[in-house]
Amino acid sequence: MSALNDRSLEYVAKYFKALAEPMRLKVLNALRDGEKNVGQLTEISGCTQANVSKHLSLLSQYDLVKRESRGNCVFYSIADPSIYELCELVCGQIAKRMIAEDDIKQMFIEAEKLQTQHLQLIGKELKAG
Amino acid sequence: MSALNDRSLEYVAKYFKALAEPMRLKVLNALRDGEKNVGQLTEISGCTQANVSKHLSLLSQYDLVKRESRGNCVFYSIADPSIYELCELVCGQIAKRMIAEDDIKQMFIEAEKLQTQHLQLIGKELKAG
DNA sequence: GCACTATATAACCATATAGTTATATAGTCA
DNA sequence: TGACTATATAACTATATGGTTATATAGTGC
Repeated sequence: MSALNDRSLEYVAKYFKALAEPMRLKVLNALRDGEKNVGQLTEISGCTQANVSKHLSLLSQYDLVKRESRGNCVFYSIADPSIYELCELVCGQIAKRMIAEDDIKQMFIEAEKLQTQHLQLIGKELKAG
Repeated sequence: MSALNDRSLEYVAKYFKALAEPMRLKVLNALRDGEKNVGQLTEISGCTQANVSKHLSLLSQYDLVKRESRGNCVFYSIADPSIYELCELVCGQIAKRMIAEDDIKQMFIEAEKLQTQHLQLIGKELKAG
């Protein structure tokens, strides 16, 4: 990456940007188990057909998906499975972070427990006089 | 990735988004050979110090960089070298595409040459009769 | 040709954000 | 303390884009 000029950086950034959208990731994820047409993807994604088409158009522009029209349907499929490597690398990060978050959450829960015990103790002491 | 719910997809998307910015990639690239302070990164990036700080803040938020203040300088470094794997995967894609683009460009150049030859031929023919 | 279905696109709105300038904050040194 | 340097943040602008609805385009079957 050291030799990347500004134009290349822009290109790399745009590539990441194509993947930086929940809905597009959802679509790509839906294509994991083979090609799907726009109608199917619309149903899976839960948004409008127009929106799915727009996202597919963008993904197509970056050669992330292949487009093939058969009959009056258009089928999309993953153009380059290496994007899943990307996603898995990122997911690895996410997983690590979620574990960390869980640890922190656990700490809070423990802290709350202790505090509750402490408050109960104070309550008893107050009752006792 | 198949088990990713919407919240996770959002998280992954945001992670990609953090990398989807030429200036941030430039900064990360500058940190390849070790930590740098904000002033140095400002100089390298060629934009304002405020802008660099904002980008660093975002990168920091996603744990992409480590922050360490020493004296009245703040040094940033790469928190997780696995981001370079990401970049290399993407760069691999880019490289492929650039080669493809060059091929296409070459085709156009060849086509133009042929056309020029063709036009010259026509010119000769016209002159001849 | 006509109706019907599937996909793409245009026009628009609302929001997010990269960039700027100006200012605040924090550390150093006298 | 006050001057100076380094970094962060606030306020703002301009632009990009995700989402919508409405419409255009293209294929199928009659």
